Amino acid sequence: MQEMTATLAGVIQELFNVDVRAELTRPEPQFGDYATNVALQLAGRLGKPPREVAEQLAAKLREAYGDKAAEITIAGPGFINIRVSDAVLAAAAEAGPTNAPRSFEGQVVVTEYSDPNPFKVLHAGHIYTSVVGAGISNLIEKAGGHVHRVNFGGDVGLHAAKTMWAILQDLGGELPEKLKDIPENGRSEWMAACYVKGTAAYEDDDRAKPEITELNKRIYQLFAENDHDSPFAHIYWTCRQWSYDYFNAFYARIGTPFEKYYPESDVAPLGLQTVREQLAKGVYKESDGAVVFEGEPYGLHTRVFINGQGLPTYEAKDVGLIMQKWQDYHFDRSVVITGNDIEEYMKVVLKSVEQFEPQLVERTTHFTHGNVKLQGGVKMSSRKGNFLRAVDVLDAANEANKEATGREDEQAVLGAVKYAFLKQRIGADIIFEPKESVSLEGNSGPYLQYAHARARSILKKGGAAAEHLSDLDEYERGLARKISEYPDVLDKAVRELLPHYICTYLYELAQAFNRFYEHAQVVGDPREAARLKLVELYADVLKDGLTLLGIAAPEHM
RNA sequence: GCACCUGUAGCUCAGCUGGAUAGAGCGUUGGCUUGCGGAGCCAAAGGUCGUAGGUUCGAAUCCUGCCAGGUGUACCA
Repeated sequence: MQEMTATLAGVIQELFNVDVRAELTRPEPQFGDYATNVALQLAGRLGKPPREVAEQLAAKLREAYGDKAAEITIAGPGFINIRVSDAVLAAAAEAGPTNAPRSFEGQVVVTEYSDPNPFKVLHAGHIYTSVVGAGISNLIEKAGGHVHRVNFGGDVGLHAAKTMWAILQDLGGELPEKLKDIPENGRSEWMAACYVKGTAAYEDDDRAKPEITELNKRIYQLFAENDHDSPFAHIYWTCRQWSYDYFNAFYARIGTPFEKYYPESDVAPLGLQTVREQLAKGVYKESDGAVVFEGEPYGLHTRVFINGQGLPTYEAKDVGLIMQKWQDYHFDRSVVITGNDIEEYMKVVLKSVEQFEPQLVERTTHFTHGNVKLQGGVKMSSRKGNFLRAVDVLDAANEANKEATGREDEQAVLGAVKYAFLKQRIGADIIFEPKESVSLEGNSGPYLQYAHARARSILKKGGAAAEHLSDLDEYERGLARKISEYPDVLDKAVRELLPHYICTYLYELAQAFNRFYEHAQVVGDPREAARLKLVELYADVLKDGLTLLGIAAPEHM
């Protein structure tokens, strides 16, 4: 395709000596294999009718392409449509997944996503952000990047204090031995309930609020004094570990493990120190007893980095995190994936860091996705209780799967849920529809998995596949054409770091295969060897794409 | 108030570096049994692309106003 594009550019240069963007696109199948609209672009510049320009170009292209092009026609207002020879198409299809973009070759990339807080529960949104973050990470890796997947979360902060307050209430005081009474499989739910209780108390109970504020300070002190032995410390560290155990188990289950957790307590001191240093240099300013960064000169707003009690806010911790990541990895790119409610906040943080470490900010990209909402656009809130926990999503999917197939299949369940989240473009809020996300039919994960298993089954039954594709019939050609598009799709997905392009493509690919399957017999047909080769290429591309999405490509289901 | 995001079929979404009759899935209606896995295939119905202008040979796509919804906007994360 690159070669053909170069030829096109050469022909334009020779005929018109004009500089235009000569591009070959993939049109709808009815128009051909490749198309270009350069004649339309040129027409205006040359003052000639588009069709006339197209005629001239087409004539020259027929010479230049020779037998590579089976047919070059002009259609519509002046599109040039090219149908390539079977040999060219076959070669393109055979290039398949080996022809991946290398735009991140040799680069060290840190991706940070998911970011759940210890002492709180994992909700549906965490599955979404984890799956999206993993998808983006995989794309970077596919393009040659050396990716470090990290996870940032608040083991200190007001939310931890709220949960700890309720935990102490529940235990009846600072009595760590009472923790034994919490059943092992109920720990995360118990802590989630404590968070809800603590949050309510902080808002409604005038006596609880100062106690929680005090606990917040005490938690920071645990770290400052490296206290692991006091009864309070014992409770804190135990519950904190319970949270991380719970996170690890969940990430292992959905297949999005992390290389490293950055607990806020780890980066808070560095953040605090950095902000204080830069306060002296005038980057940050004191205001009403707090330390702030004034964003107004940059079209942003002012935010607090160190609060009136001298504790770092999330802002300072994020400053510490950026510095710490740099110390740990000396990354070429740092990609942070979060919800879009944090977008303006992050701009302020990055703008402040830009004042003293501009090269770190230059290498950092903040990707934001929308929030997961329930049907009717209701936003989920762990405070209000109208939310789905992460496990609820998987359980619901599992139930639906069992009902439809009569058995349990974790791979299909994860395939369904992941695909449901990944198929949408990253950016806008997404409506989580339990029924839809669990679907086995149509544009769904299991449809793709099934289409893969079916192809592998054919390959097992058939004999030896041919070395190369040849003399394609109508249905073979349709499938081969779709397979040949894969490198272009990968390229686009990597360029924009948007996994949904892969989803759209894989679904179209599977459709092309199912159409082929309905119409063309493989095993036992005179064309068996050639068709096996085609099925093999298809299954390999599908598997490659599914793997990129973090979805299993099973041999049978 | 200001800033940012979103508005495409009944529902959920693709399409957005401008281009050929605006595409899927679900749902609805109707078809497909001598064959490799029917989690499939084929077809029909369904759209003033929020709205009003502008730029252009050409606008769902770019620009502006308006309407509707969401998010953020100082010591939460």
